[in-house]
Formats: sequence, C-alpha cells, structure tokens
Amino acid sequence: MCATLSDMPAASIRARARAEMINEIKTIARRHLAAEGANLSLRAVARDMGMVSSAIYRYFPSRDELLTALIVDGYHALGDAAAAGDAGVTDRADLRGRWLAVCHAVRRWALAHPAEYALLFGSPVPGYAAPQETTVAAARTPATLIGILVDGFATGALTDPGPSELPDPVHADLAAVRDSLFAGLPEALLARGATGWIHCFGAVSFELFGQLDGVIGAREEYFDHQMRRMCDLIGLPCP
Amino acid sequence: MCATLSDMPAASIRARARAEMINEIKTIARRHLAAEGANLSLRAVARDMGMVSSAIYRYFPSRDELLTALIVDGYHALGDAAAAGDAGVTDRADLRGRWLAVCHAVRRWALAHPAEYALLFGSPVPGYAAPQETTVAAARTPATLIGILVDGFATGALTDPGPSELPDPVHADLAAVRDSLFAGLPEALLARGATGWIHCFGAVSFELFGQLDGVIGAREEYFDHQMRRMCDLIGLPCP
DNA sequence: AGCATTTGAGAGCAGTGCTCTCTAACGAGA
DNA sequence: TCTCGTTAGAGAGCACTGCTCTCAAATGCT
Repeated sequence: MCATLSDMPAASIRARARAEMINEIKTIARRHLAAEGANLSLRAVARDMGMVSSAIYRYFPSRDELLTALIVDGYHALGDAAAAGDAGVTDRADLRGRWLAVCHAVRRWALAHPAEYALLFGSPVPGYAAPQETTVAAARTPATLIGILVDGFATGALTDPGPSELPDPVHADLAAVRDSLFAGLPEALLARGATGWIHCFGAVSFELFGQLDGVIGAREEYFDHQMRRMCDLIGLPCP
Repeated sequence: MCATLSDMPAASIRARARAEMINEIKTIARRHLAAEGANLSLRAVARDMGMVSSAIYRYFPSRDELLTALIVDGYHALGDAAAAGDAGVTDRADLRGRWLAVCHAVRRWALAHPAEYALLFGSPVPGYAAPQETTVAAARTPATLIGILVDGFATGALTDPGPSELPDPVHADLAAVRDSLFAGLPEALLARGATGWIHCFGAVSFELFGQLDGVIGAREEYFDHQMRRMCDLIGLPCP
C-alpha cells in the first residue's frame, strides 16, 4: 500500500500520496506508450485514471515533463538491464562473454520495451532539448560496456593499441571523457568501446525500427554474429 | 513553368496541374518538416498554400499518405546522394575510398536533411506499416555500398572469407538476399557489407539524435575514424 | 478546531486530422 | 463554340489534443 521511497524517510502524508500519484501516472503513461506508440495523450492518461485532464498538471507541468520523466526512468531501466547482464557472467575474466551478455541484455530490453526504446534512441522530439538529468542516466549503459574494457586493461588482458589509430581532435575529446569517467583507460581502448556501443545501438535500432523486415529472419543469431564481430574489432579475446 | 515529368508524356492539362500541385504540397511539407520536426501539420501546409485544409485531401487521402510520399522521396534523395558519392571517386579500384565516400555522403545528406532522415530511420510512426514502395527505395543506399564489394570480388581484390564466420540461419537469410540482388557475392562478404551499412546508419543516427552531444566535438573526424575501422573489419584494402 | 494549502472539476481556447456538403470553375467532347 | 460532367476548393462541423484559468471541496498541518 505504501511503497516506501528510500530517499524520503519521514515524508509527510501528502508527499507520499503525491509520489504515489506520480508513479501511477507514469505507469499508465508507460502502458499507453506501449500500446499506442510515441504520441502519448495526456487526456487519455487522465481518463484512465478517472481524472480530468487538468488534474494531471498538478503533477507534471507539461507533457514534455512527463516524457522527460519517462525517458530518465527508461535510461535507468536499460542501465539496470545492462548491469544485470554483466553481473550474470560469473567468470569476470571472460571479457568477451561479459560484453556479449550486456549487448544481448540491451537488445532484450529494447524488444521488451520498444516504445520506450524509441523514446530514448529514436528521433528526438522537435522542440525538445534533453535536460542534464537525462544525460547522466543515459551514460550508464555505455559505462557498463566500457567498464569491461577498464577491467580488462587493469588485469592486463587488454593492452593499449596506441594512439596512432585516432585522429588528433578525437583524441582530445576522448581524453576528456576518459578523465571524467574512466580514469587510466587508454583513449584508443575507449574509442573501441564507443564504437562497440554505437554498433550495438545501431544494430538494435536497425532491427527495432523495421529496417531488417523482410531481409533477416534469424534476428537473434544475426545480432549475436554482429556483436561477435565487434568483439573482434575491439580486441576482446576468446576465453 | 511546366516541369515535364518523363513518365507522362502527353498528360492532360488537368493531370499536369495536379502533378504540379502535388509537388508544391510536398515541397512545402518538406519545409515544414525541416522547420518544425516530425509532427507535420496538414492544416499548416494548407495555410501556407493559401488553401483550406480540406483541399489537401484532394491530393493526399490522409496525412500518412503524404508522409509516405515524403519518405519515398527521401529514400531516393539519400540513394542519389550515396550513388553520387560513389561516382565521385575516379579510381574505381580504390574500394576503401569509394566506401568512405559513400558513408560521408550519407552523413552529409543526413546533416543537411535531419528531419527527413529522422522520418526514414527514426522511430516508426505508431500505426504505420511501410508499404512495399518504400522498401525498394530504401534498398538503394545499402545496394550502393554492397555494390562496391561486388566490384571488389569481381576484380579479385576481395576474396571470400569463407562461410565459417556466419551462423547457419543467417547464412540462409543472406543467401536469399544475395540471389535477388547481388548475384555471385559470397554470403560472408554480404554480411560484412551489411555490418558496415548498419554501423554507418548507427553512427549517423547516434550523432543526429543527440547521443554524441557534449561528448564528441570533432564530429566529422570521429565519423571518419569509425568508418575506417569498419573498412578494416570488412577487409577493404588501403590503396 | 480552524486555517491554509493542495487537489480535482469544469469550462474554455487554439490547435489538430478528417468528413461532408455545396458551389464555382474548368476542360473535354459534340 | 457551346454544353455538360468532372473536379477543385470553400466552409462548416466532429472528435480529439495540450494547456490555462477559475472555483469549490477536501485534506493535512498547527
């Protein structure tokens, strides 16, 4: 009945009710998103809650704010799925196995939540600029992937490919990312990880957005094949 | 004044006026798309044409039909850009140079027409199922890329990597594609080409849909670097 | 117990896609 | 050249959307 939120220990009754209300709105909005696709209707959500549409505005100042909340939740759900995929591999030294596990976890989450995935990675909403809070949530999944490379470099399983494979300006951009998130990781390895993440995103989007329709039937095998090829490119050894 | 359409040589005056009207609607719709983003308003288009909204329905039975027409046009424009990029490389034996030229042409087109690109490769419209005519137009760009591999295999510059790198079900899917579009090309090469195309799409989408914001500043160099790495993976030799 | 805050209802505005009816114009055949 | 049937466009209207504003009721805090 009362879902205790860990970050508000002695919340007032009103604040509690409010938090529950917000959760219910988001849940119903997610259901609508899954059923109808991207064009989420505030009025329809309100109707499903037995409320009038203007009441929703007590909890979300606009439809965009609701979408932002769903996006942040979505990034975190995807990040959780990715982290769980990584954690499910018991042999922590099996870098390739961990990488593949995370990629498949991302794909499975996307297939299970296509509308939310489209919200995260599809065409951006016209006048919509992603606020800061979305970008930190968005970073979790690539961070999980590149964390595998960090582990590999720390144990000596991966070595620095050297700076020669990167153009200078990219070198600088990646150094900034490395310094803020992946201390000690060579830029070339970071670049390889980013390439792997982009290809994972590309392959999932390609499949989910219908570009594979009528061409490839064995979707999972095809995805697995592609991710293995990326492992080769990254330099993740077969155990 | 009279843009002659090659496929209607002796069109009646009415048919000519109608074709021009359809073109004008599409042109204005494209302008709106570029300005406002994906949520195209029929009424706004009608207003810009000095017509009432219901008049548009004389030319397009629904908003979705207008979007479909724009999508088909977009695929063809992208296909033209890709083909022009390939044709711009005078040394036809420089497979890597041709591949990179096509990839950069795709990216340039996408940056110049972001809303149209999003229409083609972004989240699919909810109840919208792509009709057959879109898929044949969509195939032109990957066909240009894989045509480079066909050339390379024909001249002996590329060799069959062998079937071992493909799982069986994917093998069968690719064989069907090969037989209908790229006669004689080994499946493994086709698979490598598809991977390259998917990564090109992924990298462009990643950049265009804002996932690179605040991370990579040197966009073109980064894209170039990634495409070169894909050339390595595909096995396109440096000239 | 009283009060101030919060909540929801309801009406309303401007916009949307789409349908229907009606009139005016216009091209094609005689 | 003149008539006639097709067609383009106008206009009203329906159901829907996001959002704002006002008002009354409920509700938690002091």
